[in-house]
Formats: sequence, structure tokens, C-alpha cells
Amino acid sequence: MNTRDKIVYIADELIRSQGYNAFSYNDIGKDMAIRPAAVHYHFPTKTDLGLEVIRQELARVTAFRRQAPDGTSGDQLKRLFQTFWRQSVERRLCLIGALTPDFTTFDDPMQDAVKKLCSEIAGWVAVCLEEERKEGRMRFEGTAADRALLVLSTLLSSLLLGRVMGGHSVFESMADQLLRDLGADWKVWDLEPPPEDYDNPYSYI
Amino acid sequence: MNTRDKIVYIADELIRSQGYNAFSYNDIGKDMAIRPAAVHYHFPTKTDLGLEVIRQELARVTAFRRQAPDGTSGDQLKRLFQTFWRQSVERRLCLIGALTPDFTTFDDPMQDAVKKLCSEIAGWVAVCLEEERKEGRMRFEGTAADRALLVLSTLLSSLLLGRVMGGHSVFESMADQLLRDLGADWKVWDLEPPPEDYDNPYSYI
DNA sequence: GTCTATATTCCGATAGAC
DNA sequence: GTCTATCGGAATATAGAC
Repeated sequence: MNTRDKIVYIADELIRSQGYNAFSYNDIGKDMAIRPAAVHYHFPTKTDLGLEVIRQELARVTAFRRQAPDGTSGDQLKRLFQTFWRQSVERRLCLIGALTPDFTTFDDPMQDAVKKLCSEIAGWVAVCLEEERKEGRMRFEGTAADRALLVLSTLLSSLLLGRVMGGHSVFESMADQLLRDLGADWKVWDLEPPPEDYDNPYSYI
Repeated sequence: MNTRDKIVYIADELIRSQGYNAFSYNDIGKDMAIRPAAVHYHFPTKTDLGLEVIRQELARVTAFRRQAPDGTSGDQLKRLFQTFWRQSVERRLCLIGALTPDFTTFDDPMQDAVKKLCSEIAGWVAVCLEEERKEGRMRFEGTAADRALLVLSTLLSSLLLGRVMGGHSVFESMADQLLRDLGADWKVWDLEPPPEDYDNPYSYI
């Protein structure tokens, strides 16, 4: 992995574990044994770096969706839950949960990117939910877009609360209730242990 | 209101609108027309100030619960939803949503206080949910404690996502789904407009 | 091209004036 | 007691060495 990608990788991890405003170029430098200023060569401003972290995340989601066969919305949702499960175990947040709290402190380009991140992810989940409902494998009232926000919220908050209230039992409990409310025919416990061989292990969202 | 309480009041507002790590003593000073260092007289360290913000919030919740008549768990939940509705309109976060993302950057006393904040609020909601279920006014599977986390998560995230994805329609949609899943006999739209005459208008949680 | 040394600004915190 | 002047350090960012 080249220096530039390594910087993005570490920034991604730091954003999820400490928050965007709490990490510094110095933190990145320490992890890579380079000076903070060297990071500025690759990403002149912190916004440049933040935008790239978000861009790569969205690229991974897009790639995943593109290579997913038709009619696998259920599997895609399982993968989503798996990913959050893994984040929970490693006590990290998803990008949405890590970035939205600091939203008002961002400059315009970052705010736009965060908006796009949220809407793209929510849109993906909505498509999956709609198909699952159409196929009779899930049931819910209202629009799929509304329901997608509820799903995302629960997953997102389970990571926030899990870190504070001890253990990933929080994630498991909340994901379980969520799936029950949706009438899903699978449970969190059915899932494989979250895989560790992603291109970027902190994917997706 | 004396200087000390005014500082706490403004700190509370800044934490909810910008996040804990993003606000400074300088921001407080600007709002009050005093120097940043004057704030240090009242609260030597930022932790001292953060702890007081949390303490006052919990005191308000405790006072509210104490003065609430028996058998009003439904009304208490309505008040909770009302409060979140108001925060949503004013584009602020609840304290839990504002503090938990920065959790790993806090020192021990702040971490303990945030833990206590979460567990106290969740405990309150759990008691209300349990009573509503017992009285047949709500229905859900699993423990009330687990369900309380789901309720809290949804409310919390609706504020996070609402600021980003435009308008309080996010809160209204999510709260509506939440109440439907619980089988509540009331809807968000039934609630009075959120009152503005609290001791501290940013209450509770 | 890539990184180091350095500047600048702002943070939280202390010492001391009134 | 209450607040102002100021410190030491860390943050982002720039200028220039290799």
C-alpha cells in the first residue's frame, strides 16, 4: 500500500475510533513514522483528507453493489449487519455515526460530502428493503426510504451506545429487535462471524 | 441567572450544537462578553464544566420523574418525544448523541459521567415502557431494558440525521415508525408543540 | 516529487492584578 | 472573590530542503 492510501486508511480508522475533530495529522504521523507535515503533501488540508475518506468509502459501497447479483438484497442486508457487528466488536463507529455529530463544524465541501454519504447509504438500504418486502421476506408499513432511516439509525446508535454501555451485547440486542420488527426470516446469530478480509476492513459505512 | 449557571447553560447549548471537543472556553466567553480565562475561575478544567452540564441534566430528569404522578408513564414518554421534537426543530442534538461520539477522548471522570447519563436515561425509559406494556397500551417482545435502548437510539439518531438530511421530517418519520412498532395509541402529530418554558429548554437528554 | 523545519493560530490552563 | 494578562503546548498549514 502506498503512502497516500495508507494515510487514508489510518485517517478512516481514527475518524471511527476518535471522531473527525479529535484526530490530528500528528496522530497519523505517529502511526506511520512520518512527520505531520508530510501528510500535508498528500492532503493539503484536513478537508481534502476527509473528502477522500468519504469518497473511498462510497466507492467501496458502489463496487459492492455493482458486483452483487440481482435478487440478493437479503444477502446485501446481511453483509451490512455483519459489518456493523464487526465494528461493534472492535469498538469503532460507522462513518455516518462518526461524522454527523461534528456536521455543524464542517466547511461546505465536507458538509456536502457527508450529506451525500448519508443519502447514498440510505438509498442503498431502501432499495434492499423494498425488494425484500416485495418478495415477502420482510414486512413494514410506510415507504422503504423511511424505513431505511430507521434501520440505519438503529445500527449507528448501537455502536455509539455499545462503546459506552459495555460490550457488543448492545449491538446484538438492538439488531435482533430490528430484524424482528421487520419480520426477517434470519437472525443476527445466524450470521457468519464478520469477515476480516475486506479491502478496507472498516467498510461499509 | 448568575454567571456560573449562565456558563453551564451556554456550555450545554454548545455541546448540543457543536459537540464537546469542538467548543472552547473562548466560545463561551464570546456569548457572555467575558474573557475565556474568567470561565476557568468557575470551572478550572473543561472536565469540571462537562461534569456539571451532565449533573444538571440528570437533576432535571430526576426532578421531572419525582414530580410525575404515578401511572403517567405514557405522559412521561410523550414529554420525552416532545423534547426531542423540539431539539430537532432547533437542529440540536441530545446530550447522549452529542457526548457518546467523543467518548474515547474523555478522561475517566467524564467517561463515568457519560455512562451514568446513558444508563439513567435508559433506565427511566425502560420503566415507562414496562408500565405501558403491563397496562396494555404498548406491546413489544423482549425486556423493557432492551427496548428502551432501541427507543433511545431512534430518537438520538433522528437528530443526527435530521440535521444532515434536511428538516425535522426525519424526526417525525422516525418517531412515527417507532410508535407504530410499539403499538402506541398516540402519534407524534398528536403531541402539543414542544413547550419552551422549561427551566433549561435543552432538557431532557 | 517527497518530506523536514518552521510559522501561525488557537486551545486549555496558570499566575497574579483588582 | 472575580476577572485579566499571559504561558506552554498542540493544532493546521506554509516555505523551503533534499
